[in-house]
Amino acid sequence: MKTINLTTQRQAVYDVVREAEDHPTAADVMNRLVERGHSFAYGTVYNSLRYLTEKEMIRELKLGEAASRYDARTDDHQHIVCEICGKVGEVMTPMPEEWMTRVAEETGYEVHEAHIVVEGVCAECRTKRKK
Amino acid sequence: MKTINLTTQRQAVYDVVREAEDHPTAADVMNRLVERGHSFAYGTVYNSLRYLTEKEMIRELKLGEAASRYDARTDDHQHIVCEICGKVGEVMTPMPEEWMTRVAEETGYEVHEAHIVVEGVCAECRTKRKK
DNA sequence: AATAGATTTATACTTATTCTAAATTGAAAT
DNA sequence: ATTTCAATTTAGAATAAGTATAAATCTATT
Repeated sequence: MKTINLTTQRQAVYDVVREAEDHPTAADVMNRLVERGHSFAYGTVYNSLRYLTEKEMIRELKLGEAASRYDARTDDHQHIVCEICGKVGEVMTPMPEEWMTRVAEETGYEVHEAHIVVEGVCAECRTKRKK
Repeated sequence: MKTINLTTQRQAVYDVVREAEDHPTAADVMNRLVERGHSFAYGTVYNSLRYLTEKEMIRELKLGEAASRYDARTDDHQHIVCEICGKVGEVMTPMPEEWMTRVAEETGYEVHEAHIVVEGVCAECRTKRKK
């Protein structure tokens, strides 16, 4: 049930996401594949990203922009976006378990996970702003 | 600077959102306007929703679906989505200040706010599932 | 080598939203 | 009351992200 079939295309898409320093969108991934000499169909990139997400080799991030971003870190963490330059950072500080429990009590839902997007201003933009 | 110009259209859009029991999308708002006998241009509904959001009379919610939803509650709160039926509930339990502070320390960002979407299963769907 | 299932490709389509240019409205000045 | 000007609305075109489709290709197994 967890057999993974990594075709050339899927492997190449995975490599791009894994080696990215940022959180690329599907379009970013497409561009980087071209830079590396590949030329896959647009749909194949989307299919591969979906496949890799389903196999939990990467994560799909919805940070409130139009396009999803992808992240090769699959351990539990959240994200922070700079309101000025858009830079996305990782947030490793875990959500207190107690908050989740309280939310379950409050809402009557069985709580599975929380997706958090923090907004703020990154160090660089803060420095620039001071001038 | 905070003069608010509520045209007929904007007022009608505001009324729909304010009187909604759920969190309507732009398309939902459009439909409800028609039910009430209005027939505004599609673009006007989007413009009005944007205007009302800018004036902070409503909030735009990005819950990870394709379409934004709108909420007339502008006080600080979060949302929880049922993975099965999609029902959206309000989460009033506040995120501990301490978590925000820790995130600021960790990331070096100046933290403004956190958008949280909790995923889980609502009471109704849980009951149905048991059978 | 033949077959079948999975995958890729190219392209068409869908959905949500924004843009544009012309028409309309409404308030202020004559 | 009429002119004027900016803001707004309208209808429809345009865009962006992603999905669907059908034919072609690849890959593993007989």
